[in-house]
Amino acid sequence: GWAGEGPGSSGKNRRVCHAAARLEMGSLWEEFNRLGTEMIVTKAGRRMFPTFQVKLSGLDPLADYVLLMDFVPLDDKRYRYAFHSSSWLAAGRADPAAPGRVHFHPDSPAKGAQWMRQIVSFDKLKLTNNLLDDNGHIILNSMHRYQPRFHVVLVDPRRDSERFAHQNFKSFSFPETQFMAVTAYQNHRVSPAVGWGYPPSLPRDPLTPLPPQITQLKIASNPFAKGFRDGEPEP
Amino acid sequence: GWAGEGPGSSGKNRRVCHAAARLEMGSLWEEFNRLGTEMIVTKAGRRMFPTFQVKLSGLDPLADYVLLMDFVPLDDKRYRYAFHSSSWLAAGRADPAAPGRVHFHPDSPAKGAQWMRQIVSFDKLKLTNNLLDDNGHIILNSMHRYQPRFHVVLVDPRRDSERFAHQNFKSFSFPETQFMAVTAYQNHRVSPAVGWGYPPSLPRDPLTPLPPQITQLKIASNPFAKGFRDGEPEP
DNA sequence: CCCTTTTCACCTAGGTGGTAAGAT
DNA sequence: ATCTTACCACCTAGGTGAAAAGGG
Repeated sequence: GWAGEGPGSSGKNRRVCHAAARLEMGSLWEEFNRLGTEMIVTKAGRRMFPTFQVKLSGLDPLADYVLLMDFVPLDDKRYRYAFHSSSWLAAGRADPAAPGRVHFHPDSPAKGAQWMRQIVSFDKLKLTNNLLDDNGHIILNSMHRYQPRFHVVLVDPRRDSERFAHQNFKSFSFPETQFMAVTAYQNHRVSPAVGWGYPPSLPRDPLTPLPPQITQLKIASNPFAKGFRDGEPEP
Repeated sequence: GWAGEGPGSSGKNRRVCHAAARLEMGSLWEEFNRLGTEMIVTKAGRRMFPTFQVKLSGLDPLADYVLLMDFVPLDDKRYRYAFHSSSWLAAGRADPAAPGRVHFHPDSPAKGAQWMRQIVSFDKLKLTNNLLDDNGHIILNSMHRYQPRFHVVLVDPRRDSERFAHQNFKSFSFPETQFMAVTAYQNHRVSPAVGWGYPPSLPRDPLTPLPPQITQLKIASNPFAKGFRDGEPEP
């Protein structure tokens, strides 16, 4: 949607105050969000899926901008996945915050006209749980919830532009992109095999389709996971 | 080598006049050059191999530079490959010059420190023979000879910097990188099969190894051509 | 137990020269 | 004849989740 403007649009530089960002693939993000989006984090770094992509408007075509993302904890909790109830439970206070990093869009800096010409995609961004990562990836704590944030920063040619830094950027948060960082998918565990799982679950009506779980939705929508698809649906 | 400075290093901006470029993979380029380098051009665009790569020094670490390449005809001739003598022959005047294009290194602009940190590689550059190409590739005439050229351009923050444009760049030409543009390799035709080729060549001593031809050298040195290698030499 | 790491088969995406057909 | 094009098998490079192994 078009929502997501951060607080404090007042007192902004005129070259950023009209900036607007529309989240691409919004319906896919919402589909994931309904199930509770999970994003894999690995030591080497893992892409996000869906990819964070926006269509920009309202920039000064001739001004230079830097585009970047960061990730803010959604709360101060650590979570665990309750197997039997198929739900997330808070499990104490958050771990010490991971080193705060930002990801600059690799095309930065570029003119407003260039950014607005087509969809801006953050597909090079990778998430890691390695606190000592030196590949410049975004470091997150597994089993914690995060809100991706997107920033448009005007490159201010004036001397002493640091003084005006607070006026020169505009931030966007799309609630439907929030997610749980995990090292392995949790939410895919449905109707565990007989033999463990206590108390035993009631026999499930085999005619009631399971709601598509995170893993199934990733497999169905991420081209790189095509190897795990079953039949051959839509042409 | 370190050679290759273009003419007219005088009157240059002090931030470019000390710039130096060392060609990487020089021995490979020379090996190709001894055989007569050929570069494939296609409608869709083809990479160069070897890739044009340089190590830069002498830049102002804090100044911004744009790096780019272009290709200049080495002469005003069109060539054809003389089958029987395994040699190139001039075959009339050059075709009308192709639209002159330049290829900006995709990391441009960047600070001198960034450019000097590691080897600068132009591996995204593609050559095409399509005069109507709209992918931004370099357009060349097949069967014509070219000299790649490399330019370091200082981004001049001054107003009216166009006035100083001639002072703000420095160019490099490495003679060992010149090549013939072709749509299919010509120089790989050695000792044609019996039946045509006139006059008939003398029987070749089977113990005298053939000099490695362009195709064989490409296959041996380009990782993407590994599928055409014969034995499994060096570990 | 719960979570993380490693390895793997299976994909996407795209860069090779060979080959045969097509164009002039 | 000579040059160009389209297609192909075979690579490199790297993004998937599954499964098994590893660690507290």
